[in-house]
Amino acid sequence: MSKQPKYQQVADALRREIDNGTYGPGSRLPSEAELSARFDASRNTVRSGLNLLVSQGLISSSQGLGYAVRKHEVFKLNASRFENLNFPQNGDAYSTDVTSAGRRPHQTFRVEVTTTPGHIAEQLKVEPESRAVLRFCHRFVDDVPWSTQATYYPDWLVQEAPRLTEPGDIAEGTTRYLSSLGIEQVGYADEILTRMPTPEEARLLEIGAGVPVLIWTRTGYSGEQPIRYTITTFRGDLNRMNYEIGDLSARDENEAK
Amino acid sequence: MSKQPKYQQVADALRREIDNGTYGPGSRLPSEAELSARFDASRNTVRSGLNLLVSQGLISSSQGLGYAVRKHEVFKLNASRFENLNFPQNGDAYSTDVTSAGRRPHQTFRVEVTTTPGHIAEQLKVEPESRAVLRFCHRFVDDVPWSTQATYYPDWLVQEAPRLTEPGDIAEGTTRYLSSLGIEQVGYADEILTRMPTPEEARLLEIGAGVPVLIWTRTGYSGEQPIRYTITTFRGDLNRMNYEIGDLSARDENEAK
DNA sequence: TCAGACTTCTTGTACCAACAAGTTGAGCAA
DNA sequence: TTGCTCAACTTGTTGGTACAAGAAGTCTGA
Repeated sequence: MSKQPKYQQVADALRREIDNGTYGPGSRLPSEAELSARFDASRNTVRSGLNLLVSQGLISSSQGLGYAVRKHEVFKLNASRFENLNFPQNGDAYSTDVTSAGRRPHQTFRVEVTTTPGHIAEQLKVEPESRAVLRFCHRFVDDVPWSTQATYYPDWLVQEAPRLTEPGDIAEGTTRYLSSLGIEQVGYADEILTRMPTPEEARLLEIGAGVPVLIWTRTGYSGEQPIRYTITTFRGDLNRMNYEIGDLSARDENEAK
Repeated sequence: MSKQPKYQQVADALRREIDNGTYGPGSRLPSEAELSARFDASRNTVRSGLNLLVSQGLISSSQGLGYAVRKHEVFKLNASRFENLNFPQNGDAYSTDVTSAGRRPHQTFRVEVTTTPGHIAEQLKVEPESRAVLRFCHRFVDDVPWSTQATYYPDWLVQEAPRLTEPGDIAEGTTRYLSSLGIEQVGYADEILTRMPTPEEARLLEIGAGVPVLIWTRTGYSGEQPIRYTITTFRGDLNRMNYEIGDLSARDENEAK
């Protein structure tokens, strides 16, 4: 009959009950002691089962409070509208998106001149360890850490566009600033991947166990030349990325009605 | 000094050694007993530390063999070239991509007529629980499970395009088949998200602990009307998704040289 | 030589105990 | 009422033990 280990049975039973709504999002689970009695298992065995669900992102635990079913409140990001010449990308694309969703944006900003790590140099088609400007952004929504964004600009571009090294935001947006210097971003290549966070990422984004990160990189081109490389790291439990390609005008008109 | 719990110290130390190359990808870690001696900790404590790294996707364990550093062999998917009128999407887009990478593709295929779950009905703009055709695909690369793909077609479309219910591939591709009936896919909206796999997904994709899934959904439109909704679930450790937007012809010509 | 048993390594499961530490609410004192 | 202490809950950490089970090489007997 029960070939499965006991801690698996505990995890499966609890997952079923969460799925069917016995324990709704945000609600508390019975304590380890109660579950221990219910499943006739030791506290350690029950903990193994709970740990499984935690690492699967289904529940979370906090000392003194107990276990709770995780809530999923996702935020939709529009990646294809994010950055084009009509609506230049800058910090404000994020601010307006968040504000229009009725949330409160907050970000910290930092600029530094560094050497380019190998994999980034490759994207920017410059020598490894050569100079680059890094503009780094740590973003919050309603004081919850949301994402980090690091954009690298190659040194040759900084020579032409010195304001990139200015600390603080460039008011009109970097894309528009570069455009005013005759450097047009004509296209970009995006890459999206997912993995579990590094401890550093988990710290910055305050990610609990069992939550992956969504990593979005964008290489912007002006002609054949890469002019920027942006790495954005999102909390996987709070974000979805959207792309719209082709002619969706008929749909959008219909939506508006 | 050591405010951190001992199992954390174990995890941190091992992570450092993996990062700096002491243990390279695929190599075996010392056994629990050896680590127990090295860190002067009980086997349980060492196991806690190792478990942390497993659930973070850094290492994997197998009974009898020990712990090993996880290898990351990623496969790049091009989402923006995947499906357009010049290169209609069908099962072969996957096959050709895999073959051209020198790998061996394999897939199982299934067609069924079902009722539409609520969130899918919403995307297709049809009544919940109404009839729809589901074309389901389970894909492998070199016999390793790679992704699952489920595409839903609304009932009204199936009336016009009866071959959608045919079991087995449609040789010329569904997009081209629909096009031949005057139903052109003029645009699509993509959504990408990540989370930890459900037990069902973990089973189908043979995902170990600490590996998230990358979920890619695409709604295809013909005018204002959604004509298909595709959900593709990838193993997060093996896939990256690429989008190319705008004019990258200058870059591509440069690459070719 | 070869097949099978056996030993020895590994991790997996399950239990017990004890104390640390975070959270909450009851109850007491000013 | 207000503010504080403290008891009673919760999970977190660390130690121990025992046996199950998978993997791999050794040793033995045909």
